[in-house]
Amino acid sequence: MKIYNTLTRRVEDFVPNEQGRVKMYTCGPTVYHFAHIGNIRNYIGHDILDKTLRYIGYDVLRAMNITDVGHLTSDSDSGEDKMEVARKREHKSAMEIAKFYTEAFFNDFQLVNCKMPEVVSPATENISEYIKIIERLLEKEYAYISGGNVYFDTAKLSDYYVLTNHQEDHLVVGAREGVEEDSNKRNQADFVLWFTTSKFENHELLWDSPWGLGYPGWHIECSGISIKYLGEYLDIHGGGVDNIFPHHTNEIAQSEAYLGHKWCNYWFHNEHLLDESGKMSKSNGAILTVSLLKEQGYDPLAFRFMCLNSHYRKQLVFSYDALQQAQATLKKLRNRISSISLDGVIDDEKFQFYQQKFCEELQDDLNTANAISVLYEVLKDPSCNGKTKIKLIENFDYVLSLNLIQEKQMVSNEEEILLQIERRSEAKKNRDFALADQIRDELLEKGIRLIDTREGTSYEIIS
RNA sequence: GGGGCUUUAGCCAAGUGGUAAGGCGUGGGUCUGCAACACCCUGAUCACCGGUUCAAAUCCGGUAGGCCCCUCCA
Repeated sequence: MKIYNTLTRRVEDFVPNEQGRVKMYTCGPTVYHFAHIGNIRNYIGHDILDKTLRYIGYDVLRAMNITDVGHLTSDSDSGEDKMEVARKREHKSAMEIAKFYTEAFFNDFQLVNCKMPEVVSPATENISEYIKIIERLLEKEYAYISGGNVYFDTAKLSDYYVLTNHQEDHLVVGAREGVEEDSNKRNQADFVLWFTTSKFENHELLWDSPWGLGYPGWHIECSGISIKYLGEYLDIHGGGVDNIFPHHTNEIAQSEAYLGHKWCNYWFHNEHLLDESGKMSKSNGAILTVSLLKEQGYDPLAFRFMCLNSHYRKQLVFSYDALQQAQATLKKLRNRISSISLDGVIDDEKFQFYQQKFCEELQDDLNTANAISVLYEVLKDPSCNGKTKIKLIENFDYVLSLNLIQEKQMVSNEEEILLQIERRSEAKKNRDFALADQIRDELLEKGIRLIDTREGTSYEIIS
């Protein structure tokens, strides 16, 4: 399998630490607000990676965090914790906020058929792990205490900017508006490992620590959770491209300083979903979620399909037009699949031929768009029988997860429908088209669409 | 100021040196009482300029546009 590695900026052969086994970590959601469809695109990318690895035979152990504390509006000491902001906004407790948005997140996550990672762990449940790591970093003098907080000392590393081409003196402090420099830091790039209450009031979530009552910095949670559940050697760590710096850069710094050896070999990053105005953002007013799309009458899997038709490392511009198109395509695809008759016996040779082709596309840095083309090739192949086609589609859908094979929807009043169809056929025979059309319209209102074919009339249920 | 990505038909999009996959849509047609469905047919020389090469969408240089990161972010 070939995969792009941000660490080397190249597409590389994937070789796990342990043969046949992959340990993978996904940076999970912040739960101070809803996850928008751009966030979800990232998880779809991870889902495809996870499933592809399994599909080609790896035993995958995957972990994901839930950021329910420590994510500040700014990484400097002056930033407010986002959970605290939400708490004030919604007049709820921090844990209520976290619970509400975590549930909302997983609801959307599953609406687009993302598989749950083996381990999902909230930041607040692993505090002792962070403390253990921070204590060790202090012992090893990779960390220092200043102004009541514990900071990581980036000057102790020979190569802090491993993930980027950044050069220290070219970085602009406050390139973004509203960024303040923290005067407690020794170096510009240093980051907080543990905050104490010294500069904060009213922070609801506080834990006892050797440095006083406080709470963890943002970056430490991912290192802590990953090392706790996946061990000292990680194969793949991923997230959105915006995490490359500083989040993942800092994770590498603290994890490797703590462990004393290389931590993770492959860094997997998804490009952003944009809208007409640019990058989607949680802090940017209206949040478009998968649930909202569903309420608007779209199939959440049409959104997944739209993402898979593109490449995870390419920016994708979201538009309702594109979504509609994806939905129409997916519907046609499903219709086509449902009309395949189950004739013949499984043709092993054909099966293996197409399965391998499909596999090759996925193994080429997750080329899902081409993998979908293989699906069309299967559908169009006149020398491939129905049973084999269905088996292949089932097989592909393990990774694609588009519910390509739709179960025949059952209706309670089937007899009634068949009776109406019979009545309409009679009317047509008598050239009473007004009555025939009336019956058709009545059924349509009930969500039943008639399909006239040469063999007779059948129906489909439209939602 | 620094770093990086990107530009292929109306739209989504594949393609990384040998004369442009696939899908949606459009238009035409078959079928049909009509409609829907289905099926068939239908389109681009790859932002622009220059270079390397027998050969470039694919490599190199430049120009223009879009986007992202540089301590909130997936």
